[in-house]
Formats: sequence, structure tokens, C-alpha cells
Amino acid sequence: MAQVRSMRADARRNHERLLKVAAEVFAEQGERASLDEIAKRAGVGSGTLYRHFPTRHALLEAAYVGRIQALGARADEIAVELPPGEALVAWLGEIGLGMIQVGGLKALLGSAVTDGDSFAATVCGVTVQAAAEKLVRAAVAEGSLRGDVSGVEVLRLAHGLATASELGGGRDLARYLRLLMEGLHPG
Amino acid sequence: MAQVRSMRADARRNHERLLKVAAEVFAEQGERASLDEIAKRAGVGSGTLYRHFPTRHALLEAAYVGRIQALGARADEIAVELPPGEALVAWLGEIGLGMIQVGGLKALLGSAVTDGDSFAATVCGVTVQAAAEKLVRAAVAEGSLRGDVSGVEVLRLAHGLATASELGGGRDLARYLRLLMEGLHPG
DNA sequence: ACCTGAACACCGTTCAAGT
DNA sequence: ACCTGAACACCGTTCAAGT
Repeated sequence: MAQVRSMRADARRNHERLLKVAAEVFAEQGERASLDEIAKRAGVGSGTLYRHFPTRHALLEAAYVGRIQALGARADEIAVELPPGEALVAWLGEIGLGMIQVGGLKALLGSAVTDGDSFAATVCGVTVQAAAEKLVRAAVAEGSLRGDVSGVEVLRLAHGLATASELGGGRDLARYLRLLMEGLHPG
Repeated sequence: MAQVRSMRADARRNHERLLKVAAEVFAEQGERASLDEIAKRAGVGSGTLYRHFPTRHALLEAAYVGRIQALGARADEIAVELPPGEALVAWLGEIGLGMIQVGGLKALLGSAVTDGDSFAATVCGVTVQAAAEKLVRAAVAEGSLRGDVSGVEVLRLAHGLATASELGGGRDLARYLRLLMEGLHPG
């Protein structure tokens, strides 16, 4: 699609409305929400949605870029507030909570950390992987984390533990993350 | 549906064919496989499929009961071969591998351990939870597992770790389970 | 250049007609 | 009693016509 800046006024308006509505509907209904409903709620024809976002995933990612970048920024904030090992758990806790509470976020982050998935190379994938890598390296340097774990790997594990927590009604996520960290302790 | 034994000959034949074909198609394509394709491959009208199995989940569970019971039996075998703590990891490893390799099995086991889900009370749920509970209790008694963990909980965690492993291309499942067991060690 | 919405395709589900 | 498959509904996706 053309750069947002260079779009015709009506196109830009539609683009923005679609992003806003998509973020709401995905959050409510999850990543399998009806695209037709998103188009209708945004007041545009279904063809317009496809013109702006050729795939469901493109729309989902575009709708959540802001949220993902906020998560990346949170990693830096937490790194200042807490010692490395605790910072990592705290950040994974926030991500995990988001995956449980915000529809579609778990699916988006999942594809962003899937081996061989082209989405891992998108803004979301790069942002979240870089943040995780930074926290992991600091924890390893501090000696509170094994050296054989990567950023993308803890993200996959966080995704898995969020899934496990969901099966149990959304409880126990923090507890599961603590179990994980004990298991990941060196020695 | 009527008892299988009391069914008319053609109905029983259709029932069996549907189960056999469903097991194949679900295994290949996952739990969202086309029901129409299953009906076609079984050589029956789509209405017949719905007559025998009113919901997708009923068909999935019926198709996999045998597999689930085999997993239950494996728990007893392994309990004889290995000390309690190792038996639990080994069994969770087999279940996890099944969830990764057999389409639809992860979804089925997921609903069987979901809090508040009516499917937790089905044959599959009861079978797998009882087996897990037995292994967990033995490991707790032996002192190799914390006392505050339940059978259904380790199944949820195994589901989560299988998911994490899938994101990484199906590798590292055994490693993740070992991390979990270290985290679940008492003291 | 962009939008609209009808048209098409696909699939799940129901049910009237048939044996 | 059971089966069949047409019919209906729903939704994703494309594209001709319009501005």
C-alpha cells in the first residue's frame, strides 16, 4: 500500500478508522474476528479493507504495532527499576498478561516468534525479540540465568505458559513464570 | 445417538467409517479439518455425519478415544519402569510429542484440561487427568515434586510447553519439560 | 486513485424426500 | 430408522462499475 502520508484524504481517513476499529474488534473477539464486521463498523466497503490490508495478519499487526512498541519500551523501563533477573520475569509477566487479556495478541506474538515464519521479521517480531534479548543478556551476565537460553526462546516459553494459564482460567501465570525462572537458574 | 451395538447394519458401518476417516483427516489437517471432506471420504452424506456426531468436538473425541486410552495405559507402564519423578517427565514427554505430531490432539487435550469446560468431564478428560494425578501423587510421595501441584495442572503445563516447542519448530520439548521439573522440585 | 457492494466460492448445518 | 443431498446461511475474497 502507498505511504500513509501520501494517501488521498478519504483513503487516509479510512485507513485510520480501520486500524482503530480493528484494534477494538480483535481485542474483543480475538484474531479470528469477522473482517466483514470490522469493515462495516469502520463504515467502509469490504473491498476497501482488502485494499489497505491484503491479509488478516497485516491488519492485525498494523492494529497492534503501537501496543507492541509500548511493550518494547516497558522492557527498558523495567530494566532500570529492577535487577536483571527480576526484570525479565516482570516483563514476561506483563507480556503474558496482555496475551491473556487482549484478544489476538497471543496469536500475533506467536507468529512473531515462530521459527521459519516470515512474520518473525516484521516490526512486531523484531521489536519484541530485541527487547527480550536485551533482558536475557543482562540476566545471564548477572548470573541469574543460564547462558544457553535466547531471547526468542523465553518469549516462546512465555507464550506457552500464558496458554497453560488460560487453560486454568487465567490464573497462576506469575507462579508458572517463577517456576520457569527457577528451572532456568544456572548450575 | 443409539448404542453402537443396536444400530442398523448400514448405520454401524457408516459410524465406523466416519471414525476411521476422521482420525486420519484430523491427524493430517488438525482439528479444523473440513467436516464435509470427512463425510465425502467416508462415502456418506453430510447429514449422516451430523446424525452420528452432533458437534465437531464429539467427532474429534470419538475418533481419538483409543489414542487417549493408550496414553492412560502408558502411564501405568512407565510407572513400573521408572522412579516416580522420571516417570512423570517421561509420560508428559510422550503426551507432548503426540500433541506436536498428531493434528487435533493438542486441541482435544486442551479442552480436556480447561477449567470450566464441560469437556473436562468426558472420557478423554477423566482418563488423562486420572493418569496424571496418579503419577503426580507418586512423585510428591517420593519427594521429587512439590506438594502444591495437581495432575490437571501438569497437563496444562505440558500443553503449554508443547505449544512453546511448536513455535520453535518442534524442538526442545524434552528440554522444556526438564526445566519445568527443576522448577517444580521441592525446597 | 480510491471506494462500493454485488458476485462468487467455500463450508457448516438443517431438513424434506426417499429407502 | 436411517440416509442423501439440495437448500440455506455465513463469511472471506474479488472485481466491475462508479466517483
